[in-house]
Amino acid sequence: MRQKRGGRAAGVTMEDVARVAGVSAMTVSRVLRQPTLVNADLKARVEAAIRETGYIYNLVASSLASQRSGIIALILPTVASSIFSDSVKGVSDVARTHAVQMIMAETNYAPAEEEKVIEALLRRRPDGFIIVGVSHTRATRALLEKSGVPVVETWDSTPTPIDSLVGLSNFDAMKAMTEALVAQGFRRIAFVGTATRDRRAQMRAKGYEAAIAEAGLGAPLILNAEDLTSMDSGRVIAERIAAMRPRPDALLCLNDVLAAGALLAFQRMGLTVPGDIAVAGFGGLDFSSHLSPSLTTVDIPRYEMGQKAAEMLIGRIAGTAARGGTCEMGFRIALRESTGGSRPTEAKAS
Amino acid sequence: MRQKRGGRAAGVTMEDVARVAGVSAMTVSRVLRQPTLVNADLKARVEAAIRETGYIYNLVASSLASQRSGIIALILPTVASSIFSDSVKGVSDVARTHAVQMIMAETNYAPAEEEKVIEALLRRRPDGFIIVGVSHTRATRALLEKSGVPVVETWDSTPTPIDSLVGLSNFDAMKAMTEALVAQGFRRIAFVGTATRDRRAQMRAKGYEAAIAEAGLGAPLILNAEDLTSMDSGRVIAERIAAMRPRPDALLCLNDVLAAGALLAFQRMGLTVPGDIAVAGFGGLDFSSHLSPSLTTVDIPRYEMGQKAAEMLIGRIAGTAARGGTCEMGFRIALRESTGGSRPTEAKAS
DNA sequence: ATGAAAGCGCTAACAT
DNA sequence: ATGTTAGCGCTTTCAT
Repeated sequence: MRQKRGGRAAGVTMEDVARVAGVSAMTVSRVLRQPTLVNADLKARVEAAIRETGYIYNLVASSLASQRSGIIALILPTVASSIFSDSVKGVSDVARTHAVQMIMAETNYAPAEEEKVIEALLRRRPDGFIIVGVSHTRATRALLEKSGVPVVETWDSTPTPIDSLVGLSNFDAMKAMTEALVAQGFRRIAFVGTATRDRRAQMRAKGYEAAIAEAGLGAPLILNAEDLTSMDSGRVIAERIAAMRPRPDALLCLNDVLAAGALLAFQRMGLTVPGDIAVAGFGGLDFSSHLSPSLTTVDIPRYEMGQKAAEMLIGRIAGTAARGGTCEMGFRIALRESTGGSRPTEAKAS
Repeated sequence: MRQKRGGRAAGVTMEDVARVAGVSAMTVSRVLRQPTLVNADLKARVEAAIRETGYIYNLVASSLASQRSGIIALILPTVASSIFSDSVKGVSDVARTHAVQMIMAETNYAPAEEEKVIEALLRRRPDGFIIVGVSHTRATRALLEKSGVPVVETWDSTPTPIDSLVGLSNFDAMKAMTEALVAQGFRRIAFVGTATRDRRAQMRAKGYEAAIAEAGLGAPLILNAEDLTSMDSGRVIAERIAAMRPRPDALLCLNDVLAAGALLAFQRMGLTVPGDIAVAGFGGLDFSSHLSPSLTTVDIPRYEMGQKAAEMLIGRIAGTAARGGTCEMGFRIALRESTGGSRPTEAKAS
């Protein structure tokens, strides 16, 4: 503790530790960062001095001097949803084993907001970005490219990622789900989408439309949910569906949250699932299998996508992975009770 | 862009912007931080130079020079659970309006891990901490006190917070819930707790025990869940409960996730809720009201706790709030269908 | 209202 | 194996 020009009391610095241990600051730094390079008893003396002084390493100074922050930035549509929490955990677990910290920001599914938060995070000089989605404003893309920071995009697919990609084909997955429903015998399959321009949502809607067209089932029937992440939105849709004549025989939802909201709402109205109407979701969230009837869904490897993205990013940061790396994740159609169970149909992976 | 000693290309700096604008770096800094202090046309020139060069402010350097990181640290038991996500959002929303960023870490409900993550985060020199829980190791408390960083603890209550507190009485809340069940006429009320030493969980268990004792209902009946945050854990408990003879007439759970898991499992086994057994939870999570039957729960102001904690912390950081500030949040017993609804009930029998 | 000098606490590069 | 020097890119303080 010393007095500064400004009169503020400062904390213990590396210099203080060095003085106590009778070495130079560089030796303290080495003990902390490359302990094998220093003599055992010097090391012990430094470690004792650290304990004695209560020194806490300053990563702000370290980041400035080394030009590496040890932070990776995670950009999500929303942080308050179970949809992404497993991916976050996947990233977080990998980050921890590499001693890097994670900083998150949410875009509320809006590219313009994404641009803002990425710009804000860039000020912290993160060593890399993991971004959910591949659809960005021109400015966002330019910003990231100019910054030279490694980027891994995920939860969607594209032939032209900014840098690297952990991909998921929302189109293929929702098309496969729709085809599975057709194979189960459903003929009037309605889809719950969104009016927002969220690319993952749009690709899923297109996958549904493609399957409907290929099956020759007539015009697709799409309803838009207000809020993609609330069960209440699912309930609202269910009420609209229930009032339709003729009523659809199956309701396919953009995600499991909406599907669960719809399923429970149907039951509350006295409709049986799947007897009166079948329900299917997307995401494979934990609670889906606990519902009664259990929810048919597209199971996607959320945790693994987070892990994989973090591993790729850390490889890019370390320079061991090349730019342009791509890895496509599969999905699995989990047919459960809400669509009449899992008579042996194909379980597709890609 | 310039060449450094090491030969690495560096980004645009404030100095570069200053040169382009024909001013000193200090003026650029002022334009960015206290724009009213600088002459309008100088300001315009600087802003043009910023745009022209694509300058991105460096918060790492700023943090080091100003001794303020603009980061607040959030310590949670777990990040991958809906239980805390609304509180996170509350903190995040307030943080954003004050242009501070948030960095999170999880403790997995373990004080020893909490100590580790707090030490790790302290290295980033956050301007303040928000910590879920009031139970910490001696070392954690000493560390935080020595660091002098403002701390707001939340989601639990104590007369001796480290610094400031946004309190919630888990004891009172669970006692009130138990009393409500007794008032509804339930007599064999089982409780799902945990074997871990998580203080909030323990206080809830104690609240239950106190109410059971006061009602003269005999010995409390406590089962421990493996995992506090999975519905599957609730299912396992439900199976054990269903096999008991005589069977409890109500099951009160530590949180809504366990309660939902149990409720759905009972239904799957063919038991009716609340006819065969009533179920109640804790937390007031969004999906509770959507279940069928809707789940009786203790509704707590999760988002508001996050908001309030962030506001207090920012006040402490700015120096406008004094140390030792405390604010106690309330709770609300939400009687719903899973315990027979909210008909006005008679006073409890003894 | 603007600028110059002197750090903030660390690490890269070089020297021994 | 350890130390010295010169920054990293800002902000604080003081001077003008």
